[in-house]
Amino acid sequence: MKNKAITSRDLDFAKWYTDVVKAAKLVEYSNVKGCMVFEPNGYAIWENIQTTLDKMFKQTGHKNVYMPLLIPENLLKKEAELIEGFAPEVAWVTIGGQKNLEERMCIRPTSETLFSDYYSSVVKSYRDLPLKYNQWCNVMRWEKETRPFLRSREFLWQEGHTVHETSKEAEEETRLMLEIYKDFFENYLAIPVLTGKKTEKEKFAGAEYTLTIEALMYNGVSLQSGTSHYFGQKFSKAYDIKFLNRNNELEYAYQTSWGVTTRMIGALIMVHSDDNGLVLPPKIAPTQISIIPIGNNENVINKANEINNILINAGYITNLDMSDKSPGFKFAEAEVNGVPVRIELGSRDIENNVITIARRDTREKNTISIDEDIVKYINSLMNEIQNNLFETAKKRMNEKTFTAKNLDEIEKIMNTQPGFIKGDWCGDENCELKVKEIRGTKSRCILENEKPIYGKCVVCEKEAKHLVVWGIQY
RNA sequence: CGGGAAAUAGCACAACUUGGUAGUGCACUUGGUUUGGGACCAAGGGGUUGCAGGUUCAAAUCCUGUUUUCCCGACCA
Repeated sequence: MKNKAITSRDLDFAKWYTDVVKAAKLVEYSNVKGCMVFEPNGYAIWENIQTTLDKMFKQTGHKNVYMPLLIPENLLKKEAELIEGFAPEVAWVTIGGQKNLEERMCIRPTSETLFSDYYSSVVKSYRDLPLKYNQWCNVMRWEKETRPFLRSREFLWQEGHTVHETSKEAEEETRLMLEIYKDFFENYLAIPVLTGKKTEKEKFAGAEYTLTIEALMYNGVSLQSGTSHYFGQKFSKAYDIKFLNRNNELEYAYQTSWGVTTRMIGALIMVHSDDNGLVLPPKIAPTQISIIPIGNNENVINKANEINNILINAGYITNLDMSDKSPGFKFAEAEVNGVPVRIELGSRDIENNVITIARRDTREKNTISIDEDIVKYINSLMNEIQNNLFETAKKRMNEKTFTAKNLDEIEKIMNTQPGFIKGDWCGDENCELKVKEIRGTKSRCILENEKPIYGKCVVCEKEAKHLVVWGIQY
């Protein structure tokens, strides 16, 4: 029953992950470490993510722009914390044949500098504000260890960069984008997330603060899945973004930035997929329905075509598989590709006046009468699958969310079944480092709406300031 | 970046120890028979053995370097 090309998820999670990536033909490795070829199946998922998010951005007043790929060194270095944070992983470019290069350039690791430089020349007055721009692009960070989607050297993302008249408005924007990410993860990707604030140690270099969404993978490892940063005036001071305010005074502008990446595809795999391959939520699956005629009986082919047309007209992306493969092969292929619903149609069905419908998430098969309203049935089945994936992931996240009073308890949990651990924290970075000694457990985020449970830091036992979620990260 | 493993046809492997110019299964192509969980028969096509040097009459095989992948750490998204 199990897919032969895929290592069991419970046996070796890391191997299972790369097996699924390969078996579902999402990417192919290239000759450059950490740079991958997105194959049609993989790129289609990204396109669907883009389409949905892009609409959400535009509905909240954002516009798309495009910035250059290259950043001159002096521009990058204007914001000290940013360059310090990114220095080890910046990819510098040498232009062939060019001698006495006055200045090096790098491939963008992120575009705060480019946006800020641009904003400094176009922002004059409060009447110009706010500017709410986003760009879809690639960035490059020279990582040492790479894994498809989770950590690659070149990756695709969107980065939103906004400029505001007041700190209040900029902070509202930071919150709004975090909520949009949460909405997208939960209602489209069917992945439940925790939201909170990063500690000083974990925040984005150059930000006043960073808000984050954190998801929990099947194996209990957490994944930082999206971040929204409030910059205050840090970048506007470094890049001289000044405007005349309503009192006719020059003031530095307030900025935000926010982004999500192709890493989300990795999250989709590690949250929903199984030993038979990819499992995709209907709202994001490139192919939503696979129709598989069994045998080449004329009535079967005609009926399959008829059903296909009905579903296409109802707005579904279908794949009518007329290839000469055996039915078993087609079933397995639809499964490994994560197609949410599969319709099987053979002469036996025609004789009995039924249609066989299989769902990918539970792998259950059902028959419905040929007279039944198939669109109505599929609509409700798709909803059910979408909900089931979310509820299953949510249940797992809840089961793997623990509380700990001290380091011993954290260690015990992380050594038996890793997950999210809620634990009090005094706010001292040294205590954070102490927790990290346990299998690399880091602070995921500070829960802003919850108070410390016991009142004492899990490390030093001094008075706790925050309730923090701790976890092992990808 | 440190420690370990690997790289031979699209994939999984064999041949390497003991140097003599590469083979099997699946996949692919063509024809036919099939079709309810990865079909069968027949005939075909495809590899300067990751790349670059070295040793040798001769290198997939021995030596050196390098690149990529995987695992464990450290670092980081």
